[in-house]
Amino acid sequence: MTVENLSEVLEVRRNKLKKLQAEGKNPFEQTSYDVSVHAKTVEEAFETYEEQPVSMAGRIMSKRGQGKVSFYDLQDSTGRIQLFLKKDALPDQYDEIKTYDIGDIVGIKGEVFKTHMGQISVRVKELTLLSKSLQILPEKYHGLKDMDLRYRQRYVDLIVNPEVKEVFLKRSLIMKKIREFFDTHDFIEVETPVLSNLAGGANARPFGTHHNALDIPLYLRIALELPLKRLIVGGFDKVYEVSRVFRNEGMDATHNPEFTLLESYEAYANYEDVMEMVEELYSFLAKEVNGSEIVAYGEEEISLAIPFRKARMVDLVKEYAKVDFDAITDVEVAKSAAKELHVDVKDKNSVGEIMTEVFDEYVEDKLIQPIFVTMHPVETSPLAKKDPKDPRYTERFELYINGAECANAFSELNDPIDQKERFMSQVQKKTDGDEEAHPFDADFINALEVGLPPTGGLGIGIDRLMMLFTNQHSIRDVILFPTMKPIE
RNA sequence: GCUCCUUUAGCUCAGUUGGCUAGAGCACCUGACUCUUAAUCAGGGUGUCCAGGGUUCGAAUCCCUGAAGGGGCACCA
Repeated sequence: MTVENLSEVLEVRRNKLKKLQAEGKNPFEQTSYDVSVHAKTVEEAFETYEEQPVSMAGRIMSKRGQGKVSFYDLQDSTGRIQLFLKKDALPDQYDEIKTYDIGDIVGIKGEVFKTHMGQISVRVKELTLLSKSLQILPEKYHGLKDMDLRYRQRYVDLIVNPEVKEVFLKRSLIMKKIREFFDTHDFIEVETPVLSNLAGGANARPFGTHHNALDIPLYLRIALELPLKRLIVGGFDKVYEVSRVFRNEGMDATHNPEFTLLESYEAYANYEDVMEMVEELYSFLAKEVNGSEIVAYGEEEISLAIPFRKARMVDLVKEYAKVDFDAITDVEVAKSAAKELHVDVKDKNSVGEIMTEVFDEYVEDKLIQPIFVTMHPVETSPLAKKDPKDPRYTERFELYINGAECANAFSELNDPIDQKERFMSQVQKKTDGDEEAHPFDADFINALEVGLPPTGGLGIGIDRLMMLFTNQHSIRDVILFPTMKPIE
């Protein structure tokens, strides 16, 4: 840091620090502090701790002075507790302690008691400044409201907005429960490369980077799918991975450029088996995390009780848009039907893609309660097995809750010849300018030639799942450090 | 990408029709106070009014350009 033009309030704090350091009391020299109990524990079991000695540490969040007696609120990782500071009990320290600021981190020793007003407090006998805060925390009553600042300085957001911390504590619990679910279902958790020569397994533009030693381009993965299926080929029957993927596209309330994806693959299972597992997972999480199968989300009450509704995509389109795509085999007929519905399908040239477009426009946002949408057109499902009864469709489902896609699963395509043809048609799309089409992955074809057992695969956008269970309406509120434009 | 709104003290916000030295609460500084809890009382304003141009005797305010954020639309799973 060079010479800064500091405002007076900041200058005051630096001067306080310099004074302490000049007196040989450098607060940044502290390396540890013995913490015997946390605020929440004392609050919940006051009788146990009453008049017992405690040693605690945390941040000063407010000060109420009254001459030779002061009340400070100490905030630790679990909550707040009031400190009772009396000059008689701290004869040498009291005057200096009064100069400590909101934001400073202190350690205290004393006894738990209740004030005349019935407030649980610690009668402080010894107080140590463990770290001096040189910045001013936001105002105690209104807090930090500026969304930009809250994301950029999440550490401040977490200090002054306790409900934000709750969301991320819950996120951690949900992650644990998800792992518990897959572990108890005999899946093994694996890790596959983030960097690869080909970014496949989904329709999305990848982020590119460069490896210096090999002098080759590398891409950040956009999905976990292809390496995981190679592991099924290799003989692991049940695998899952929960990890970050990266997609180089726009950002909004439900899209962050990096997000957490869960994918699982189970040999000798089809998409209907996966469907049952997904129902079980959501209902398990609801019960474990929220204590009820009814989850409140905004104005809605979502019931995650088993079973969820199931419907073919074609039938939902028929129900909401009054068009029966089952009866349409000609692209031009499909196009004029879409035009009638005011759906733009200029760059689409298959019945399946057009139906999907109509679905997105007319059906998607109406699917509030959980529903498995099944049988997606083969054109939009390049990695899924065709339905043997009607090869226009695939053995696939997407779970919709609250009008948003929450899970995507299918009976994995394991016919290497068919897979090769579908890759070829994706490559054609890419040449035609679709930057999100899948690349040709020759090694993956080789793996299928070696032999992939019948397999049911699943993908769940974990951040959107977190939004549902924590009742948050922006993906940025369930990601600790969402992607931000740099300042300047 | 389009569009509407916002940007003033560390934080939350006022600021009239363009008019004296730019305001309030919290925070902070000085002092008083031995059970307060959005403590109270007395005194103190600590500011690149988002940035850069322009109009004007005079701009936080009006005009232009740009930046950042939020909402809506589009794109996108």
